Amino acid sequence: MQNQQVLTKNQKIVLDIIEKSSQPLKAYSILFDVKKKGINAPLQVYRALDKLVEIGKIHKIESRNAFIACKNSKCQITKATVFSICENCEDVKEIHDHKLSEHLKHYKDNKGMKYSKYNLEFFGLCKKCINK
Amino acid sequence: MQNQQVLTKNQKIVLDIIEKSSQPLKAYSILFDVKKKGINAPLQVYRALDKLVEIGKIHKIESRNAFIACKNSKCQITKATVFSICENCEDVKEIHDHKLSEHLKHYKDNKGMKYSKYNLEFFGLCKKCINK
DNA sequence: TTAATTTTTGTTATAATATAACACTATGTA
DNA sequence: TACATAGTGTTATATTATAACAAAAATTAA
Ligand SMILES: [Zn+2]
Ligand SMILES: [Zn+2]
Ligand SMILES: [Zn+2]
Ligand SMILES: [Zn+2]
Repeated sequence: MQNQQVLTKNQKIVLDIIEKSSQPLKAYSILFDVKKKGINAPLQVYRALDKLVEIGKIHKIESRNAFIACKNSKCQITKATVFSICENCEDVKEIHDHKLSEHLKHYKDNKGMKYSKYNLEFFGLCKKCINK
Repeated sequence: MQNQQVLTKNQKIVLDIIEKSSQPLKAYSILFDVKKKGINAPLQVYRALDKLVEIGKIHKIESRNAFIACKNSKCQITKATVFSICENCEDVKEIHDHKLSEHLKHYKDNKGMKYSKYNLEFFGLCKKCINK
């Protein structure tokens, strides 16, 4: 039921904007874009974002305070994410690497703690930026 | 040279506060604490934090906007971090797992991007919080 | 040493990100 | 219907972080 959620008007509007962008969007830039659709206040955007993150339709890039759509239905279950971020051009991509995901999903530390979620952000230079 | 940096007065004051805490501190809580030592403005704290992160003395917990001291000299080289975060009591610990670090350090995706840095945050419940 | 350069500082102001509180409305369920 | 739950709209405010600028301190290069 969590995954086949019926979205509300505001949630749809916000998701739509994010899905149209290949790159992460910031909350206030989303707010600016949706003002013509009747969403006026930050809180309306943040509430929609919270819900969309919760149901796995979008992810938050923590180091950038920005939100990107998820194209992989599996993320909606795991809430475990891996991103690649170019430190020069800020290009962000979600990495779907089954082997890496499995490895992290089953990771146990020596403190008796078991993990249900993780967020991994890789930083470097993308192909374009390496070749200047 | 990067690692044996001589710290300035403000950097020392801020580092000192962070090292005395076992848990991550937020910038404005640090500011509150250092006011008696003559640091008056947010920017003075943020500048010290930036430098301390840069030289690897502290790490930023991105999902919490908070800063924690690093006890592992190796981090000062790699700038690659792994944290464990309890979602109930907010207890944060740095994970030093050589095998995991090596695995991530050498990770290559299929987009021709190679990574120099990463930040991994695991979320779950700590031992105490599992047993309520 | 002296002058040039870089880094750090102190300060004020402001930008950017995010939440509290409250009254109201829609939706689901018994 | 009545009750519970979730979402809305709004105003105000809290929290996190940076811009801009002038002055002081530390480094470097003649
Ligand atoms: Zn995803
Ligand atoms: Zn790039
Ligand atoms: Zn460390
Ligand atoms: Zn705990």
